[in-house]
Amino acid sequence: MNFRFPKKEKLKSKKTIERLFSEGKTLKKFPVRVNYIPVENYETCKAAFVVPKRNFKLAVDRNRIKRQLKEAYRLHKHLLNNRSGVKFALLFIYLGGKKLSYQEIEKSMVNLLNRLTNETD
RNA sequence: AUUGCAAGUCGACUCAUCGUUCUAUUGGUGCUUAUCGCCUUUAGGAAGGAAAGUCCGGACACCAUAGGGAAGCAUAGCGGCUAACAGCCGUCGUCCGCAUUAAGCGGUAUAGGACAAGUGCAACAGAAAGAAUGUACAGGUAAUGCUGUAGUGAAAUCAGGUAAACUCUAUGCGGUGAAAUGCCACGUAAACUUGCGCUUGAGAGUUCCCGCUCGAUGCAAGAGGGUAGGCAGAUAGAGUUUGUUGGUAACAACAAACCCAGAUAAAUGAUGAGAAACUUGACCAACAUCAAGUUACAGAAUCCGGCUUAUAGACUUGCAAAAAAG
Repeated sequence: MNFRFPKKEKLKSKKTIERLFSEGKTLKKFPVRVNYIPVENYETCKAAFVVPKRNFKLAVDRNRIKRQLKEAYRLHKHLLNNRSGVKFALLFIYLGGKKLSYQEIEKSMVNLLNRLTNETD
């Protein structure tokens, strides 16, 4: 099982991210929402993580939540390997207004990844 | 040894598992070449005292080798430090506190030039703090606050106070800001519409005027598209530590040793266990033990020097205070 999360699995294209906001489908499981679109020419799924500045004023808090989201994704991304082999661009957005424990974030992440796999099969 | 105040120093440890980024490195691999890319082995580095606020000052880059004037901004005893400053050090004055016959001692206080030009402002008291008005007594006049005294007040047609009031004086300041700037790659388009202009000069040089320079495959606006990737800038520096010398000090000089983040939708972590400190509760004469909780402020973004603000806890030094013991 590959738990690594190198640079090429990070979503960086501004254009793709704008498309995710405008035309991406969404799944929600508090406190996390995911926007996703299938992308044909990707070798792997790519993911980005967002914590709104509106909810968390301090950079330290935003960094910590992003790290926790990243960690949850890294340890559970294998759930996404579906039969069709379609790859996705993913944008995880933290909706909560408070800091939550890692266990709660992990639970939401597993839930989301499972639902995403089922819906796209 | 307790509490309070002030100054300074530090400001998050250990292990396990799974990861991120940079540098070096082992082995492999990729149409061609490769100093390049990818996979991989090992080793090492990886946030702060404020990284914050973006308030000052610089370095650096570009714009006329940055010129004259206006406007604007900043500074304000004196001397020094510094690359520079609105910073720091020293000192004088003022203010506050303590003490004394007096000299003096201390301070986390102090934007501290000019009210000898003009304008403005001023509590209470007072008739009146000035284009106004006139109380009492005395003197004087043709007549009148015309004169003196009293009275109010810090100050009364004699002026004074106030410039973190306008202002004046002296000194300094060109503008922009790492999204600067240079190069490479990709891409379309020297495309379309409208307006202006082509030496009788549109427009640009980032407040305005003058001047100077550039300027025609030009400039401005619109609609619709493309790109938004890489390298340099950019991490060895006004660098850090230690020592010696000079100086009251800020600081400087010299010597030795050291290399200490370099990301870019943004790395430096996540999870678990433990240790430590503190608080509360249980038990207890007390220690110990057990349980629960807390462990701050906060995340580099071109780089330095300051300032300001936030900060749990630990340690050091100084001052003050009460009680107990000796």
